[in-house]
Amino acid sequence: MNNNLNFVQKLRISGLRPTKQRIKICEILFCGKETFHFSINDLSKIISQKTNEKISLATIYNTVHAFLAKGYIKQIAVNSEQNYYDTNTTDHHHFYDEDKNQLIDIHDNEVEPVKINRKIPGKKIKSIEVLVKVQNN
Amino acid sequence: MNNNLNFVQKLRISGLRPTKQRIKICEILFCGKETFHFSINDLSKIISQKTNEKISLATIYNTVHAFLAKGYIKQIAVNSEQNYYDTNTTDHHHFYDEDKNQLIDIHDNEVEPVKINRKIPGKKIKSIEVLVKVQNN
DNA sequence: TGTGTAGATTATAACTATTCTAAAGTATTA
DNA sequence: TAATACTTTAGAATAGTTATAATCTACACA
Repeated sequence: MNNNLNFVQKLRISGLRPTKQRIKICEILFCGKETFHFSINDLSKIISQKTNEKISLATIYNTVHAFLAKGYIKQIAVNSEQNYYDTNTTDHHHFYDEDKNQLIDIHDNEVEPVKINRKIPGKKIKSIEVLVKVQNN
Repeated sequence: MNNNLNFVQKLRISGLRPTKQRIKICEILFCGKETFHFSINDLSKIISQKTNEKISLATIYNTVHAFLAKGYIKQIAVNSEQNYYDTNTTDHHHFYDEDKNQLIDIHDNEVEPVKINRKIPGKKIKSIEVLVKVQNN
């Protein structure tokens, strides 16, 4: 309830009009206690489960792209057919379970910071992503 | 010249019939001194530049998948629209230049080995991939 | 409180990368 | 050389994503 107001403000502050659809997607992505990973397909399914009114696929894509551009969510490189997104925007890395097609967070205390002893002239580092692929024993 | 014989053997040993198309793709991928990164699209262009006879797209896909399965090449997760492949199959990491859409190898002496202090029950680590995204200053 | 307008949503068409299909071709084995 | 299993190929099919153009809505301003 209170959250809705927060989302309205949050959206407005970042220059996005607080539409019904965007607020609903905010609720789904940011109301839970835990952060999580999702594909467009996942999000689409969750929306149709939790909502009576439908949100069109185009709007889901638009909204996810807008939220990505505004830094509400992060994209994760897994190189499968589907793109994955993460509601946890802090720096962290991932396990990728190739059998379950599932991402698992690696917490800061579970990995040493990655140090790169090289610079590319004229370039700055935007992100360092570690993906640990695991499979059944 | 001599290389062709090697490729015939190499293919045969791994259970792939040494067809004209596969040998040609071997030459393109493995004859140069340096390893390199490519997308299907890149490879397709190189083939049409260096070859008189055309190789169909389906065969290029089939061959790349076969070579991937046999471990001749590696896949790189970059999460762009296109998949990238690497003729360097040793463990190593990458810079990804977001302005040029280009991968650059990170050599072993340029990065500390990544240590993961956590195990996933019933799972073994298949690979650890580090992708350092860089952009213009 | 209306009204104009820029921004948003929508259904659907279009696009692109990839996979499938089934027919024709080729390497291999006996 | 003949039989057969594997390959290649063009083109159709598929799936994820983006573009389009019409309709709708939030919001600034009168």
